[in-house]
Amino acid sequence: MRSYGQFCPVAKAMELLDERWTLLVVRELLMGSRHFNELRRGVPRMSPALLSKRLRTLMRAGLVDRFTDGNRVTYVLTPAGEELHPIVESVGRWGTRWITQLGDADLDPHLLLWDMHRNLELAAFPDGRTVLRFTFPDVPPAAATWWIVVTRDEVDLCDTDPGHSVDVAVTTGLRALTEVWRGDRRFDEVLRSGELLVEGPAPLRRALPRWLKLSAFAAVPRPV
Amino acid sequence: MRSYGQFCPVAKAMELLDERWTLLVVRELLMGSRHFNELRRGVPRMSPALLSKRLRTLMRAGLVDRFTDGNRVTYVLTPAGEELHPIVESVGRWGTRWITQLGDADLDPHLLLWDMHRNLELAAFPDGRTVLRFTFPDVPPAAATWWIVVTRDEVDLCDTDPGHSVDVAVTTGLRALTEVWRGDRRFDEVLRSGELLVEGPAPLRRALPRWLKLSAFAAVPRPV
DNA sequence: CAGTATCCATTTCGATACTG
DNA sequence: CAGTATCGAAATGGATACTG
Repeated sequence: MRSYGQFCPVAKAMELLDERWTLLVVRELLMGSRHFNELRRGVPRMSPALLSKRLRTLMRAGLVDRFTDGNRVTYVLTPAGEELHPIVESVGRWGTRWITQLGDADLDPHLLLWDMHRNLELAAFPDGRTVLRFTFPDVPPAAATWWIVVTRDEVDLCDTDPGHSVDVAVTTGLRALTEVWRGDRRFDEVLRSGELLVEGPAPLRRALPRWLKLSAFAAVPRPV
Repeated sequence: MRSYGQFCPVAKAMELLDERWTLLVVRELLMGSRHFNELRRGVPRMSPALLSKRLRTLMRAGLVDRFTDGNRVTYVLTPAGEELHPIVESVGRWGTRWITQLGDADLDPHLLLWDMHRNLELAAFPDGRTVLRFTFPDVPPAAATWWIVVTRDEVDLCDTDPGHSVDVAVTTGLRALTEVWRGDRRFDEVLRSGELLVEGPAPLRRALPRWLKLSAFAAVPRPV
């Protein structure tokens, strides 16, 4: 946290916030992650040592509190941390509008499914258990197939077959589904183009787009 | 500009924006600076090589355009760059509320006067020329005295005696005036406490607080 | 689960001087 | 005015393995 040597509040704030990964950790905390390994899933490319370091920096700066209950550790944003919401929001809106080029390295099936599985329209699911399977033919086999198991009171994301029968199977390019999630393309467009294939009983197939909510930034209007 | 390997728009935006100095350069551009050495005055601790590099990064990213007219070079924000305004705004508001500790290294008379001289309430000045002198007894002599010369159509900041007779002389601790500028303390408070001394004819002395506008963030409400 | 420890390649950037 | 050139010190952080 090198200083800029400026009294300007923008400079003082950025001394803290422009450190690599910091705002992404804050984003995860704002999204509701509260435990170390939960945060790690939101920033999978960050080493645990670095995450630990950033959390301590955030604590020193008074943005995060740390509570222990037995050996369970919980991180919570303070009011100062919660007030970063408008910043994360405006950064995300800006990024949505102006940084539209995604490299192949930006695509990540785990992260995509992690995001999607915690943004399902639960009320739209039928009673009982619903199993969705996602297959990405263009991804190395180890990360190519994912299951989301939805029951009344929980949603599980699995990278190994949970053993239940699959209700709806989605086969799609990783980029296509990522772009749908981001709101760059419409679900029915990639469906019609054949880039995304849905299998299963017709009523469930038709329900799928109502189950899947999009990123919080998907609705941001794009530049004309 | 290392990638985060995430498709999240916050991550994609921060790949660009979390590079050291970048948002301060943008802040200067948003404030209206358009030329290289003008920008340098707003980020005095940044080396010219690094400023040049950041400007090129911003150009590549499509946030800044560069025009040459003869050998006069002008940098202008594109629409994408202009739309960083809400980000700079929210970062500044947050910094104003939550990063209130200023180290001595954050104080800078040149930067303070540079900011103040371009935020004067020009309409409140008398006709003709008005000369303000600021003296900081706690600053090394080379940077301890500054003059602001206000005429109908321009405002000059000088670090050497411009030779005109001084209308209002201000003597103050650097920290006190900085905190007034930031809105952390009130002008009349530091005046009454004797931390700031004003000399000159009574009408001009009384007019001084109306001439000096405060930082754009001074009015941000502080946490209760 | 919640982190530490270690290690080094790579990057970054600050300082200073210089140029067309 | 608008930058380049150079250089070395510092730090950053990625990878990997390990621990209570």
